[in-house]
Amino acid sequence: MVNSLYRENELLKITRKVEYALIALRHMQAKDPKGLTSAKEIAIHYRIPKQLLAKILQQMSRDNIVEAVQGPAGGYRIRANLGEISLKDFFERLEGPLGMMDCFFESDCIQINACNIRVPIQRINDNMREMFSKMTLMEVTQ
Amino acid sequence: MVNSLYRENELLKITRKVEYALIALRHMQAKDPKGLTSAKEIAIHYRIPKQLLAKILQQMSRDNIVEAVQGPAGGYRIRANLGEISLKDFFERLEGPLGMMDCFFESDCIQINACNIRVPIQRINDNMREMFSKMTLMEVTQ
DNA sequence: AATAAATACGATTAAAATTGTCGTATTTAA
DNA sequence: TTAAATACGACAATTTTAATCGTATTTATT
Ligand code: FES
Ligand code: FES
Repeated sequence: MVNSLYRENELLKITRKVEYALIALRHMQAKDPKGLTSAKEIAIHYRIPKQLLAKILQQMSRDNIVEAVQGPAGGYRIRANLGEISLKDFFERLEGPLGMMDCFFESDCIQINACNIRVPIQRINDNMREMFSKMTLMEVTQ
Repeated sequence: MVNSLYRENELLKITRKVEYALIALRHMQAKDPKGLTSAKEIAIHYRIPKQLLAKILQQMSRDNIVEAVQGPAGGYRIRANLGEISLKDFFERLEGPLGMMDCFFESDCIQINACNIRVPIQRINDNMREMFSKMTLMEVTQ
């Protein structure tokens, strides 16, 4: 990590992207799991920038977490079984690999051999991943 | 978080600051737990910007994790019992409160009442904090 | 006493990452 | 045909992180 030009992952990169995604999923689930909800409705209700939220829903649509219906009266509905998606998978789909430092995913660190904390950090990462593997999206959205 | 003007905490904010701190601690511990090590030595060995590393060591000195000795032939040595400092405490001392989203530490979110994911996120945070409470600095540096 | 090598630290700049917006295309119900 | 919704790449603004600068202080050595 010391010499990577940019970093892709911190220990766990939870950003508004994930936050907005969770808010949207929970809203859809609480409201009407089978009916459609527009990005606009959620954006207004939670004061989230609409275009940004739409993009996130679109990404979840590509990931088959939600289903999109176009046209007026269109919107999104939950497609996946949220109890079967671990938070680890969810975070990784939205944000990329979960882990503390670049060097475990990007191997362009020029001092990867000199580094003295690779192994211990690896252990922390394993713990983190294990923890989020045990929790499902359902636990957050229900 | 939606409406905070800036964010202080992500789920876990592990940055180069923490990385450099861990590298330095481990180096000191492996080399000579009682002798002094200069910031320069560590900076050169791991190719870390010297001034930046020095600042981090200075902060750890204020936090009584290391002890600083000034003057030529000065440097730092580990002061605390690393087995008694949890990673949670360590991360929080260096980076501030550990937690997923601002709203639990900063209460200036204007939609804190409308928000539908506060409680579940709180649960995730608790899990995270618990996990890092159980690990000590020693486990990373030895 | 002078020097040099180290820590101490606030201020500033540079770089990177995140967040948000714009413009345009496509779909489809009314 | 129109309007309201999704789709999405490109761009701009903001925020955060990383690094540097400048100066002061301490102290071993000469
Ligand atoms: S700095 Fe690259 S492996 Fe640790
Ligand atoms: S958006 Fe502020 S509490 Fe959730």
